Amino acid sequence: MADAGFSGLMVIQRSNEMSLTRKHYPFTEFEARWQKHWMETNAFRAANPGDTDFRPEASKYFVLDMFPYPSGDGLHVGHVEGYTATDILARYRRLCGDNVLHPMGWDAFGLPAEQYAIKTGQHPRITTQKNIDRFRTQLQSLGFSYDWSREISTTDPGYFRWTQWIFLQLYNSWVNPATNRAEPISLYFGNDPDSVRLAFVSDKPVNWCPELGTVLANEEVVDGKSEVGGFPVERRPMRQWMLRITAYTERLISDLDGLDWPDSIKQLQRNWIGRSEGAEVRFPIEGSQAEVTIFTTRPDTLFGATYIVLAPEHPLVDSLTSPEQRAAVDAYKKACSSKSDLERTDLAKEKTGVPLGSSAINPVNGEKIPVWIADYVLTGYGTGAIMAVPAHDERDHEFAMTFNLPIIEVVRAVNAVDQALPTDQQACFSGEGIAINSPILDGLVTTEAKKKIIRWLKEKGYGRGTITYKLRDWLFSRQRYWGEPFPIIWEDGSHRSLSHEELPVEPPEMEDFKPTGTSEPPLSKASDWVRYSETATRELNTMPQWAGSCWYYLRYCDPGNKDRFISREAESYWMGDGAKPGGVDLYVGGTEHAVLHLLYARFWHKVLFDLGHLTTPEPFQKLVNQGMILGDDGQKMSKSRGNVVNPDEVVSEYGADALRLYEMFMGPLEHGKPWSMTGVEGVYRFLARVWRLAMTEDQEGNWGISEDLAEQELTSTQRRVLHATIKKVTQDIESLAFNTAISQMMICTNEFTGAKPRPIESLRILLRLLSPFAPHLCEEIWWRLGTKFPDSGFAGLASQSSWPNWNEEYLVVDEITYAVQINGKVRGHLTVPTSADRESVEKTALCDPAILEILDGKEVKKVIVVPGRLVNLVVAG
RNA sequence: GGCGGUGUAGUCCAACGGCAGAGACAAGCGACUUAAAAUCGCUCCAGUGUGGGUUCGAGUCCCACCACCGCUACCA
Repeated sequence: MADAGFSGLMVIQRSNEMSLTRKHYPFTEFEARWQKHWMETNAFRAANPGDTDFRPEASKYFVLDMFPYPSGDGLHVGHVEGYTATDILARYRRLCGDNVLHPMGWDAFGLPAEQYAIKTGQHPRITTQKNIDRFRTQLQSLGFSYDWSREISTTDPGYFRWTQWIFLQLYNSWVNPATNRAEPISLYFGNDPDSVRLAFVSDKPVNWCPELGTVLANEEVVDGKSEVGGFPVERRPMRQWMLRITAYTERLISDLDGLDWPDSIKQLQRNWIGRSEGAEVRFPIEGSQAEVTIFTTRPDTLFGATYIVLAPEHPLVDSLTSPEQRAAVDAYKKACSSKSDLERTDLAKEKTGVPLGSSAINPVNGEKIPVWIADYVLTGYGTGAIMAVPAHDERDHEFAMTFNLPIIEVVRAVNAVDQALPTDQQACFSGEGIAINSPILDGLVTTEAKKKIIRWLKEKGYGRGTITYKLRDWLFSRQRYWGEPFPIIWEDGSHRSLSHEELPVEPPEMEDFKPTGTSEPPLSKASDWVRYSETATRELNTMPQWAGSCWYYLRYCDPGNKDRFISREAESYWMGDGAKPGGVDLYVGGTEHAVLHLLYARFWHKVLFDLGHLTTPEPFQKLVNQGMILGDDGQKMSKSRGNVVNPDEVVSEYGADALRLYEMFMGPLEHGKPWSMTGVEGVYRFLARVWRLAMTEDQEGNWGISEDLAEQELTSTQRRVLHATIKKVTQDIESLAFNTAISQMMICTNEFTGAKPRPIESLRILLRLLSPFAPHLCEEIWWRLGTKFPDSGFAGLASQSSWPNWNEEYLVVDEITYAVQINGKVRGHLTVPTSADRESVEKTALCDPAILEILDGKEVKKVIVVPGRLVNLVVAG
């Protein structure tokens, strides 16, 4: 108790001290006021085609943030980073005269809300609304220039009605292999439309998470545990909705080329899709009609195959198991199925496996080779079966060594380094080379050998060239309450879609939305809702959280439309006319969505594009990933480490402008950067210096316009610095190099800090340059100057003024100092008129007495003049 | 293991292949002040992770290695 009382006292003393510390500038007096003003005057409203204030001559600029999941923790400094970057761009482009679409919304369906609801008994709608309100308040307290009239939430029936509508577009279409485009299912003339729909039902084994009471997509399972919560996941067969994203693999890869995305993200997507070319080869089974089809990327090594391996779950396992091996095989299968994915993929462990007791015939040479099962072969990839070539595959080699299986070398390395490797059975060479010990391939290089053997296999009917992908179809249903219901009903064991007039399908009001403890979704408990008609029932699954975020950027363009998901006019205006493949001009968000969200959204976009609803084949033209903001210990921010910075606290202590500016000043947007409170104070002091360029404080602590300000001609130095600042800030904003733009504005401020009298022109320019970064401060000074100096160019709002232009002529200086190098080392300096050309600079350098002295008569063999920079004299010895 | 990124003053970070320093933090000194805070001014500090190579010239380009971060992981 004594301790508690003592620390309480300390807190009081500390807060007294803090309240005594005068604010460096009175941000508390105006930040909220301007936020209110912008809001009330709709200052950042974007006009759509057809609106009375629409300016057809203005270019459009669509700058988008990855909308947040409104969690109970509130806004994170990481959100602030990306959102500030886009806000700077939005404000900048607005000042440049563009029609800027800069919207915000909520990705509000999803597991955490539902789990919180289950724990507290509160309906997820209530907590979600509360969280949204908190997020909105926080975002508004940072002065982001969103057009709030376009705010959307994925949980709003007016929104998810169209999410369901898009699902029906998928359900009612297929990809015609002839055109490689999605087409209405009515154009499909086969006899089983359900087998080709882009949304279809599957009974394959899925990732079931008992703790969460739902299935998860492969992508949502990390190390055998759920990505959300980290609970164990097991595989069990269940009837599920799938989306046929695999129909788009080739386009999802090739269309990356036209996008302005970081190469690393493109590469991540390519890797995720995992295209690999190879061949399927059929191995007949000895003494049986059965055959095993394997997939390999190295058909050229077929002569080196010494055994076959099936995944333990392969459907042929039972029929190929001999009676003698039955017990061992069953035991092995059981052991595998009880292992978590994490255990199965643990590379450190020894390879395991069991022979089935039957043999396959290698089609190229008639050799009998044993068939095994082993869990290093995965059931979901390729054909779930491989031919093992231990001489040329690390995994097969390890397995062969463990079980003492034969190893046959069929590729010889051609390069000296690889050839130097020992060629005995201890080594494994998995590179390309020259085929050996392979009658019909001997002497061919790997690429040729592959082509030839594929041709051979095809001719003989033993196989064919094929391409496989790691990407699987997208498991699209969840056993949840808090998600979009499917617009699907079931009757007599078959499914059909609801009509568009029946949308939205709203989730039923339920008291109890807890998981049922079985694989039955919670919606099964809403018996009235479930019964659609006498004979039909509703689909009980809901959509995953990704659904709403797959198309939200489209809805922003036309958020209130009741007739279409987006009007054709709004779509073609905001999403571009097809000159570039992507519609959104700039999309900023974290790398964590590099594959899932971005791949899913691209997929939906392409389907809608194929069906004629959109004008561009890609959603996001330019993508930037902001880096992670770390704690001041350089570690990832986390509650357990106690290094989490709460943006609200920074705002109340230093103001929104300081927080925004600091996060931009920390370093390059894409980099991870550690937090530093003293760094925040640094930019805070900078903002105070800008404030004092215009304002002075009297004895009583009241701020008034500085007496030093005057309509005063700029000195040539001042003019040069000012215009250099316009240039640098403009260019740096365009390239998202905000840290260096701020640095230049600091230089500019320092230049004018000591100036008496201080030309008002400095503020007319600087305030506009700084306003995208620190909008409140600039708006306030702008307004005060406009009041004090009417007709001096401070009319209206700073955020609705115009972006200044620089004049190159003002940037030139009269004289330039060149460095004079001798053999690359700086030995002197030389000042010449700016107008001096290359020859005269060279001549001046060679005549300079100091230089001549250092040269000491040595012969100058070569002179390099870098204009405006240096002269390098190359001398012998 | 694979892919990607980053290594520059005590710290965070700048630098079209061209004199390593834009800015900030921290430190120190000075001015203002009775004093302090705040403010203003000045100063100090690294040869760029290591080793090679290309070049008149390399922090920057190439190769190898090391460290840290992120992603991914038996994908045949």
